[in-house]
Amino acid sequence: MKAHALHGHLDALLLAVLEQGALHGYAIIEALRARSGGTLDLPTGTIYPALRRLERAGYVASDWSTVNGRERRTYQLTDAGGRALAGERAGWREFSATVGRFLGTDAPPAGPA
Amino acid sequence: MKAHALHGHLDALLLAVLEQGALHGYAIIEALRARSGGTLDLPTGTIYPALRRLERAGYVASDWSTVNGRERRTYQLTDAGGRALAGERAGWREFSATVGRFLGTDAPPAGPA
DNA sequence: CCTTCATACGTAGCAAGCCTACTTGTCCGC
DNA sequence: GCGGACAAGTAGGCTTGCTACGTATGAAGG
Repeated sequence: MKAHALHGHLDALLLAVLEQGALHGYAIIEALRARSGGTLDLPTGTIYPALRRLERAGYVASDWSTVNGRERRTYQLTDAGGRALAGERAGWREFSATVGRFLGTDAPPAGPA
Repeated sequence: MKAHALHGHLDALLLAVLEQGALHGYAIIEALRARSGGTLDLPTGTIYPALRRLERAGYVASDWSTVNGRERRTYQLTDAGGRALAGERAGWREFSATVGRFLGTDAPPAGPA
């Protein structure tokens, strides 16, 4: 997938992943890769700064912990983050509907459960 | 709509508009606005450079003409542009399916005729 | 013991892309 | 004459994601 396509949607993706439960950065990367079927394989240099950005914005909160001698920074969605995610979702729907109107075939037949 | 969201998809949009017939820049802006229901109201500073970019890439070709004393640069899709559009469409489908999997509600019920 | 790999975090600098603001010029109505 | 719609364009800035690099631990293999 063209990498640049993500522009402006990464934050929404991260919030959506964290919506299902708190995760640390490395696990977020793996979750994105797994849930996208390998399509989204994002480098740490993309994820970590994005998470700091989200934290500065107050959309996620982080806690440090040590697991097996390894430092982990676990992020969880805040209330503001939940609201932001709702907005991002609405924005995505409008965006995808709009672009889909031009590019056609917006709706793939397979509606995943 | 958040403008930044367009990042990386503007080219596809422009090619899609031109697929239906040659238009000049100003008319392209109006076509985008009309077909998107007002959602896509892009400034000239966005459209004109993008069209030059597409022309440099060989995806569109332009012809000057004068209508009512006003200079018009009319753009039309080239063969390469048509192929590029097909690729963009496929890319868009993958992208929207992927992001939609995270943001949910990828497929709006209304399939326009 | 030492190397390598997976886990885990992070920064610095770069490139791309779109927007804001501004400029030029014609035609039409007042 | 002046303002507004039409029509094209450039310059500079800002955001964003990527590449490349750096640091550290634990487990496995030679």
